[in-house]
Amino acid sequence: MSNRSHATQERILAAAETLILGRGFSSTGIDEIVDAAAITKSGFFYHYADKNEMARALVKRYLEKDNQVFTDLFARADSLSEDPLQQLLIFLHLFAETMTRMEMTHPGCLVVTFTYERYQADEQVADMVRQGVLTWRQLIAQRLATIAEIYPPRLEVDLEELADMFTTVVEGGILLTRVFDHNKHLGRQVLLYRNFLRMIFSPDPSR
Amino acid sequence: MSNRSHATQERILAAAETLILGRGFSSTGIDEIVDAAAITKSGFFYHYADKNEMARALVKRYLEKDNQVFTDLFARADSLSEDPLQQLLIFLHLFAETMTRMEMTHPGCLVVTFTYERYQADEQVADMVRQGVLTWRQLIAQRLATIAEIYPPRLEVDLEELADMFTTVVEGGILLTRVFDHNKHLGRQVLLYRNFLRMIFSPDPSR
DNA sequence: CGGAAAACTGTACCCCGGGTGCAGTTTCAT
DNA sequence: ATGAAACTGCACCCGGGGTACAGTTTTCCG
Repeated sequence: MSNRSHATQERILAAAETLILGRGFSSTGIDEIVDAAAITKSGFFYHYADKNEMARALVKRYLEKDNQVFTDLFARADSLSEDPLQQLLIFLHLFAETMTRMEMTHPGCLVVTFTYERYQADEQVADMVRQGVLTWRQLIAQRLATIAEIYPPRLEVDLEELADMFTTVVEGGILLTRVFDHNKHLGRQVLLYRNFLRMIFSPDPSR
Repeated sequence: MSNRSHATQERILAAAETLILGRGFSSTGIDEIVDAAAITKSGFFYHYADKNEMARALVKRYLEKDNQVFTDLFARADSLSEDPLQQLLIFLHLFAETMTRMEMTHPGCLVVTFTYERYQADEQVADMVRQGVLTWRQLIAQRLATIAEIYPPRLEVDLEELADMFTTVVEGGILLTRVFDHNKHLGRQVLLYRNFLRMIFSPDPSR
């Protein structure tokens, strides 16, 4: 386990992530990245064959981090209630909180960036992004299916579409946050989505 | 009204739009654009001082076209019913149809592209995009306000957030369409949003 | 401690895309 | 027909991605 090497790669990826989230992938130069990471251009190409290979490592790292966040929040939510519907509602609450906080310190989303900028350029990155989105979607879809068995939906609604809407709301919310200066959008949109779920599944619409 | 010039500019913008929607702004070369538009590089710089000036013209054109589509659909919806709620529901139906069709022939959305790629690079483009999004949002927000006066919402829901969600669903839906190959997402998400509106406002949830 | 491998640095260079400069040519309107 | 507007052609500069490779430092291990 070469530790010096790992630390350097981590510095490169961390620097690249910040810059790319801010300026986009194509607009971010390797020179900027190596400056921010305090290494040399040669050092960069010692670790990665080209910019795209770094992009792949970056997206991989990002999705792993993101997955960890998801898993942790679900675990916390599950520990707070036995009821599947409540668990999902709590999760969405925690998720809205977390995303709002993250948007303040670390605005943007690599998935959205690469989706929109790199889709055709590097098929490997595209595949990883696709897989990442599918994973998020599936986590919600499974929960929705479990819930629907216990609480029959009050509206003929396609659960698959409802799961898709989670992704839609998150990615769209990030876009809105970016277009306007305030960071409240993402969290609020998630909570609005949560209200819809409550309205659809809850047997008692008053609470 | 120099007509030859106008036709050339239109050819440039049309070519640029297709290429940029496909590959992103930074990744699209001026050389590609002038090839696709069948002019020379000199010709390009005769019309536009630089790539950013063309981007501004492009976004302007795009927003005008988009606005026209919105206006037309609202007019058609308004002609089919007297009731504000019905008008909005019909509009969303037409909108979902139109967007699905447009995603097939002309996939992507310049607003999303520029939002994610150019936000900091050219402040003018950023402003135009922001204004464009605000316009869409406001059209829906006005309708929602009118509807809420007649049909008190069945859920304490913030109408502003509900208007934001329209943008969220549209932009997020375009992202989903892009991540996965099929083009049904955008239209379906809009229809799902429409169902939520019907559930919130309609006095009779059965129909 | 010594030495070889791994992890870098430095420098010089190539290519390509954005962009400039400007002289020459076509097209159009009066 | 003529002058302005709408282009073309060509030669060139600069900055960023990327290569090549020799030299230097750090680490690890016997």
